[in-house]
Amino acid sequence: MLDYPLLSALAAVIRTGSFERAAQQLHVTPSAVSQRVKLLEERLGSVLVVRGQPCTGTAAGLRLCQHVERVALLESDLRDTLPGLPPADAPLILRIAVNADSLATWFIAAMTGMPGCLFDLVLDDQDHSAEWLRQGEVVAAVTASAAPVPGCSSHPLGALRYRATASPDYMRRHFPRGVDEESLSRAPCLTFNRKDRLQAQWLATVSRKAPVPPTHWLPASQAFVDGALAGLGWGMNPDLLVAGHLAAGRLVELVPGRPLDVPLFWQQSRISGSVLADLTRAVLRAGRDVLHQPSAPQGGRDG
Amino acid sequence: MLDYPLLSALAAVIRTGSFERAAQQLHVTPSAVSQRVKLLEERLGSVLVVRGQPCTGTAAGLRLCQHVERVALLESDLRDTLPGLPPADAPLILRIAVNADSLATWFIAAMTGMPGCLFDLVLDDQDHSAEWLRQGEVVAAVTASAAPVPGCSSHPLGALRYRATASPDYMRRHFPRGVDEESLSRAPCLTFNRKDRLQAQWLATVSRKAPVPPTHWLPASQAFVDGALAGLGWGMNPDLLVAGHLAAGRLVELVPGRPLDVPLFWQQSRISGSVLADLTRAVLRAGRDVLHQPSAPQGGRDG
DNA sequence: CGCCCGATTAAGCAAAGCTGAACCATGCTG
DNA sequence: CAGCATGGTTCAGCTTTGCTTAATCGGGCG
Repeated sequence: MLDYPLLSALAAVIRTGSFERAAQQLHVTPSAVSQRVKLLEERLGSVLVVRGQPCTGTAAGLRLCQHVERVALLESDLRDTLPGLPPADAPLILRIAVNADSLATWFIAAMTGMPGCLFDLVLDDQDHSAEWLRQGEVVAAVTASAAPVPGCSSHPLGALRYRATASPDYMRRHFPRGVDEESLSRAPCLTFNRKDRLQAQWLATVSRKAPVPPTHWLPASQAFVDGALAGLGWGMNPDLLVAGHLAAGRLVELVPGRPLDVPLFWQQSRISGSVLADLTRAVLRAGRDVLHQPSAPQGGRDG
Repeated sequence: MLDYPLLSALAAVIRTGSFERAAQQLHVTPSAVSQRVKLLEERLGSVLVVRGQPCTGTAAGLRLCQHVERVALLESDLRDTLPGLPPADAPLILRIAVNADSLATWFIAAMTGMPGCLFDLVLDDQDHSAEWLRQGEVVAAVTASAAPVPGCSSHPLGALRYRATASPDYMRRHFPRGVDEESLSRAPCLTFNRKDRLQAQWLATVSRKAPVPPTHWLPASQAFVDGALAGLGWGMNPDLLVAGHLAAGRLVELVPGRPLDVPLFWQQSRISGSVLADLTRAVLRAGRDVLHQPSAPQGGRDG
């Protein structure tokens, strides 16, 4: 059995980024933390923490940190089935990959269903999410692609509804005679990142020639909405983010009543049982409340 | 983080069944073990070990022991990816449910593919195997039924070939005029346990009236063969166990060339990664070498 | 150039936790 | 039924771990 007091110190340092904060998290002096980490490094014969602002883990250090978190997950399971255990010294941290639009719209609601847990969210840029799950770097992920990760269970969440939106002013400037293929190929649009195919997908549903308009790159959900509001271009925005603007007339749909539904999936690693089960339940519940259940074409914006 | 030195002591006691053996496994005196367990019990406010010959765990004690083993599994994974770690103080124990006939024929070979591991085999009497897997009491199981356990991955292993066998003497006594429905319904057969449907299954393939012969109950694989050799009755025996006897004429088939193939499945819980992956690889390899790959009707002898 | 923040080292001390020996319960044997 | 062996527990004493406090180092910034 490994020396867990030592490992906890290491994990706390990497987690908090400093020996001092780690010390106060563990209720000891920074000196003690330093000694623990040093001892661990000496025993293993390799550096585990790169000292700096903030302190960060080496490859070996990160791997050990990951192990500590896995054990913590098992412990939290144990606590659920066995009352009377001493309370966890550090709150449970769930590292989860989320796509940006989910985070911007409904995922916060799901997080409120897990009181007592801390979340370490990772925006799954350029499809690293599957890799992260595979490597065990995250414990679960919500992705717009159904890419199945071995060793994980996948639950459909429902679809996030997107609307092609722009400001009324923008519409007047670029579509004075209505939306047609000609104007669509000239009017600038917004694109989240290189992986974002949403605009192209929507264009394919309204035009058979699939025009390729000039585009801005705006890799943030709210910035995407703001860009549309400012008249920079049109873009596919989550209904949930723009419904108010649409109702108030600050934004309009390029083609009214032509949304695009992107199915989302919850992928959950199977290291541990009941905590993740609770989490999955909370996420599915939150998703059910907000996402559209009928199925739709797949493949979405992952960054 | 829980107190793992204390937990190790508890696990060692339950594992070895005695404070003394636990002590020598942990390289301390029995006194120390006693104190550790006592401290743990005081802290949790409940008895964890029922003292006796052998010492055994209470419900809470077993649950804690299970947790320790899970952590050990995670640690063994860690060791695989991170060289330089101190060697495990206790060898890794894999608790696995196996059906009796697999254990009697091919499973030992699979175990040799995992040097450095210890096995704690559980004969999955009366279909408890699924429940054990579900509860996490075993980490994997080989079963004759394809019953899918949630949270586990199931791999087909191939089929165990059974032959309806009896001694030549027995044949002369009970089937003097050959095997027919009349004689089949009178000749005593062997049955492994109440769950064993193999004899009935085979009878259904050779007779449309499915006779119900009188039966002995013999809940052990080798005893089953011995019973047939002794002329107690006929029974479905694994080809692998009786091939020699058949070749030497000590046993004969009731109906030559009419075997029964029972497909086997390897079910593996997904607590942990690489150790179980190795195990699965070893088991599948051993199975492939010995079991019949073409598919066959399912449902076998589980006890 | 010197100050400040944060990590490290050194010294001393408290206590956790071990050993060894005595003690007790249980079950087996003469 | 006494006597004894086995195995768990208790107690006293000591070792050692690992903490704190305080001094030291080193790098970034005014």
